[in-house]
Amino acid sequence: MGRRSDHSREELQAMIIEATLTLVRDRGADKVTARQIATAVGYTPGMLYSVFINLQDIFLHVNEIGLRTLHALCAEAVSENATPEEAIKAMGLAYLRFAGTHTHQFDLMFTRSIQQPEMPPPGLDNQIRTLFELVEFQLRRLNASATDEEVHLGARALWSGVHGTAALRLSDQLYLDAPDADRDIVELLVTSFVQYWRA
Amino acid sequence: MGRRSDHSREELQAMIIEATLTLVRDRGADKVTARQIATAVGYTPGMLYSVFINLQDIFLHVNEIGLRTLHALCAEAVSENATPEEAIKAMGLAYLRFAGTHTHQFDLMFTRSIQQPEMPPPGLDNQIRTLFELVEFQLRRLNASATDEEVHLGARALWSGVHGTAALRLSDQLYLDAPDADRDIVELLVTSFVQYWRA
DNA sequence: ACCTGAACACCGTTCAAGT
DNA sequence: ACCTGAACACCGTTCAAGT
Repeated sequence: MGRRSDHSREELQAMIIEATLTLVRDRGADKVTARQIATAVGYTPGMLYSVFINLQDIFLHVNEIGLRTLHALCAEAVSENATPEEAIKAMGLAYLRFAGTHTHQFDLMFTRSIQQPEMPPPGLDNQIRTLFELVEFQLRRLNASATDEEVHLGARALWSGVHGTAALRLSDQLYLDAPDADRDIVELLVTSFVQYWRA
Repeated sequence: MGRRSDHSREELQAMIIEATLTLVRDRGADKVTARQIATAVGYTPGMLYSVFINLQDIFLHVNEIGLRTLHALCAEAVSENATPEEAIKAMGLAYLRFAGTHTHQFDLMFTRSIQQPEMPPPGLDNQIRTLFELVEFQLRRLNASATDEEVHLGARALWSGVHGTAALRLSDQLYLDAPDADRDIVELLVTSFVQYWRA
C-alpha cells in the first residue's frame, strides 16, 4: 500500500475526495484531519499536497459533488405530472431531507465557508445557480407574465425560506430542541408564497 | 500585567468574553486562538481554563451576548406606531443588517454550532426563543383568531426566510457574487407571507 | 517522477510548581 | 489561592532524501 505509481493522479484525486466525503459524513468536517484522509487512502499526509492545494481545497471538491447530489435529488423529487406547487414542495422536502440525512455534509457545504478560497474549483458556482434554476422554472410555469428579474428574486426568496429552515434546524440543535415541524414549515412557506405569486 | 488577584473571577470572565468578541469580529472565529485571547487580556493561556471549561465554552458565552444584541436590535427597529407588517419588515432588515455588519460574529452564532456543548450556558435557548416571540407578537396582531400552534409555525416559517436570506448570503460569498438584493428579498418574503396570513 | 519520513511552526489543554 | 510555564499530544504543511 502506498507504492508509487499505483494510482494515477486522477485516481488519487477521486480516492481522496471519496474518502474525505465518508469521513465528513461520519464525524463532521472539523474532526477530519489530513492524516486521517491519508490513512484512509493508504498514503502519507504529504501526498495530499501533490494532488490538492491544501485541506480546504479537498473540502471544496467534496462540496462540488455534494451540490451535484443535492441538485439531482431535488430534480428527481418532482414527479412527471406534478403541478408547479407540488414540484416546489417536493424539491423543498428533498432539500430538507438531504440536510437531515447528511447533516455534517450539509454543514460543510453551506456553513463552514466564510473564508473564500484562493482557487475555487470551476463549476462550483454554476452548481448553485442551476439549483436555483429548478425553482425559477416552476415559478415561470405559475406566472408566465413575470419578468426575469421577478422570477429571480422570487426563487431566491422562496429558497431562502427552505434553506433557512434547514439551516436553523442545524443551529437549533445547539439552542432549541424543537419538534420536527420542518416539513410543515416548508409546506407553509411554499403555500403562502405560491398563493402570492399567482396573483 | 497578569499578577494574581488583579481581577475577580467575574471580571476575568467579562474581560475574556469582551476580548474574544473583538477578535472574532476582526478575523473570524476559526482564526481566534486561546493564546490570542490570553494575550489580549494580559494573561497566560492556562488561566482561561480556570474561568471557562474550554475555548468552545468561551465562544458560547460570546454567542449569548450576541443573541442578546440581535434581539435588542430587532426590538428597537420597530417604531412606536408601526403596523405589524412594517414591524416585521423592520425586524427582518435589522436582522439582515446585523448579519452583514458583523459577518464573522453571525457566522459563529448560527453556523459553527453543530457539535452540541457539554454545558450550554443557561438562558441561551431562551434568548433564541424570545427572538421568535417578537415575530409571534406581530403575527397575533395581524390575525387574532390564529391558534398558538399556527402562530408558532408561522413565525418559524417567516423567520426561516429571513434567516435563510442572511445565511445564503454568507455561503454565497463562496459560490456566487450576487448583487445586494437581500433587502428586496426580505421585503418580498414578508409581503407575501403577511398577505397569506391575513386571509 | 512519485512518494516518504521527518521536521517546522503551530494548536488546545493540563498541571506541577512557584508566589 | 491564583496564575505561570512548561509540557503533552496533537495539528497542517513543507521538502530534502530515498527508490
